[in-house]
Amino acid sequence: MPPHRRAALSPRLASADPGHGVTLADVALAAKVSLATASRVFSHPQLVREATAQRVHDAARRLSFRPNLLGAKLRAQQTRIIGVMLPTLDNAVFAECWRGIEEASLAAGYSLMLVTSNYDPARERERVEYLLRHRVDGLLLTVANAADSIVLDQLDRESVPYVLAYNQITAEGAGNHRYSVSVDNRVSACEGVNALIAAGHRRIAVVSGAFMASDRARQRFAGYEDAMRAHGLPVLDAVNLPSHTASNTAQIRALVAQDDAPTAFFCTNDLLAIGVISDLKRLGLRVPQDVSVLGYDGIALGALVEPPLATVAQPNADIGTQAIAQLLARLAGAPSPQGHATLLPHALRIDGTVRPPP
Amino acid sequence: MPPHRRAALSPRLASADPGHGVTLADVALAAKVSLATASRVFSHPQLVREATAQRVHDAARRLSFRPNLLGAKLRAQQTRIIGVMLPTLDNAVFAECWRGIEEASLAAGYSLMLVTSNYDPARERERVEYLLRHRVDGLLLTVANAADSIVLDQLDRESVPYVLAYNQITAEGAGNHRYSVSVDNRVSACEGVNALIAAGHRRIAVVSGAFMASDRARQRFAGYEDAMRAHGLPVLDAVNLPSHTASNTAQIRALVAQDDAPTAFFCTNDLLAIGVISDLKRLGLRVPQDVSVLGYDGIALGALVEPPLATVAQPNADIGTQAIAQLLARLAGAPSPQGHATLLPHALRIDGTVRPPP
DNA sequence: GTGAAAGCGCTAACAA
DNA sequence: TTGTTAGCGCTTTCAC
Repeated sequence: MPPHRRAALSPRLASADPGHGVTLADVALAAKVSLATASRVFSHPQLVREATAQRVHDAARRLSFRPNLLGAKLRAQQTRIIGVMLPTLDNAVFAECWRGIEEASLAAGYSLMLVTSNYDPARERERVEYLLRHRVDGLLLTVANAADSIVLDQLDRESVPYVLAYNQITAEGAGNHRYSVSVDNRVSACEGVNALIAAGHRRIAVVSGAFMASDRARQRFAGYEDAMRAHGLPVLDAVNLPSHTASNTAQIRALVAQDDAPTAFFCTNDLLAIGVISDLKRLGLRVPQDVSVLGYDGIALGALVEPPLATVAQPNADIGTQAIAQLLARLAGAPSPQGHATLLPHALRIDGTVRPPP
Repeated sequence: MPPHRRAALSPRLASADPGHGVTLADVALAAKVSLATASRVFSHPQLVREATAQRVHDAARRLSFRPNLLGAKLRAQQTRIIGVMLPTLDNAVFAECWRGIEEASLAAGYSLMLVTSNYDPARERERVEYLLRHRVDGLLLTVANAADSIVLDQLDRESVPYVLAYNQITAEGAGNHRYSVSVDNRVSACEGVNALIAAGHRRIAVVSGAFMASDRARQRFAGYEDAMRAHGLPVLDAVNLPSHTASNTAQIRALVAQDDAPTAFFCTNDLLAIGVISDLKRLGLRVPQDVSVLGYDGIALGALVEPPLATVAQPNADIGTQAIAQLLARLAGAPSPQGHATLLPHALRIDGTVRPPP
């Protein structure tokens, strides 16, 4: 009975609301083929004779048929939707990453559902549950702390395929069955600080977002420690700013007011670095003449400001692209059980804001 | 027959893959109620006795039941998904707007599907078709040119509910049946330029992205013209930069090299303004001592740099929130036929980068 | 190469 | 208050 009921409605729909409400059954009827054949024309064209296919296509066009993906998804038991959870889009790092994610996904015929967690583990749980209810086929996510994440544990328990972006799986400890795409945070940070040291800096301070909110920040601090220790230089406590974007002149002032004020600042992300540079300027210090600043991330904006921001650059769009590629590979085929941390190359840009100490 | 088949599988699933593959039928069976009752517990709890509901909830928890939204959506003929199309996330304006969008949508129980068009009308068409196939209930979008948009015409023809963000519907011309949420681009730009004039500037140049790619840019330029004309000042040709982020020192140099070089620059977006400031610095000019720069957008970053960027600020997150609110209202109820342009208040921040001419 | 029919997971009449 | 039943639009065996 289905085909006829709808067919009766078609005339109205075709004029007032083309494409909306027109089902494959309508198309089949108009093309004088069965529903099955009509379906095959779109999903398995090689199974149907050329002339028949043409008739169906014509009918589809005439009726402005638009396939309802919901029906297909429900039937197929796979949605071809990837859930993406990022901390925030306010940091350009993730916005840049999105470009790669969208590009790679749509090219592969996958759709995206985006949510942001704002670095909050509770919200992470909630948002992921939400994506799961939509039956996303897999997830691409950046969590606050990969090594201690309720949400990742849950995903593992449920064997939901996912790939981490930016979070870096480390060999030791739990979770090394996981997949991640990132740079080597510790090594790259160490190289960045080494560059500062090579420029002659001895007292180097670290400014970071809340360590609790980001394992990357902790790994980068570890890289700083490595570099300082290797050169027998004093490891200073990190200045942890609550927000990655707040201007915290007071804390910076306290630092530079010391007898033995740092001559260089390593900031664990570029946004922070830009804020710190402004703070320093407000305190009457010139960057890089009086004090050097090194960021981390390589956001496009850094190259836009003057002097250009020295930074440890990550390939942000690539991280997105690669993470999607990995996820698709897992979705498609052999879900190799032992996980893998993909490390993408970083690049040092020791540009305008770093210079030898005065 | 359905219920029994699945029930046989449950034990395996419950241990290996909780929640995955468990259907409402399984829950109903475990709770010894009918499928309908189980469904009602979640959709219309008031229709079911407390004790029964409890049994169902217990069973659901025991089996780690996770509702499959696909089934519900297909049946309900509405997805509770809103499609969002933004030009790019690389401009913080849209990233900030996303915050408002996500907040408002999730609070109302709607999900989001995001795509970006990169200011390209062809890609706009493609991406929207894509969203439509997902049967999004409505759309929130920013198009390149609202007044001349194939994609908007199509949406109108198909009576798909949508609300524009940032694009500003103007009274005259076609398309005034549409809904938009934005600031008043022309008026606010005029006020911004007025502030420049009030500060003593007479020769004011405009730097903009490609006019073709953004009706906002054109409207803001019109606001500039209004202000200049009203004061009997010369309207200069706009410098149209191909990219909103490229540094175009050459073009800026040509401008400032003139005898009668402008003393102030009005940039139609903040990102551009930051680039222009850097260009000027590279040319040996100090901002704001030698030349003033006024941006447009009010992105958070502008307040972070030193000196803070003078700008015409839009309430970006609010634009997202309000646009979603409007869309939800249309989705819910009376789709008033005559459209409406909601204008949100802008704010002038004549901060650090604007000062009287030297 | 094509058709008939079952059913993906869920909701909403309609009955009881 | 609860159960029975008929689909939502699509894909896919299984026949022919």
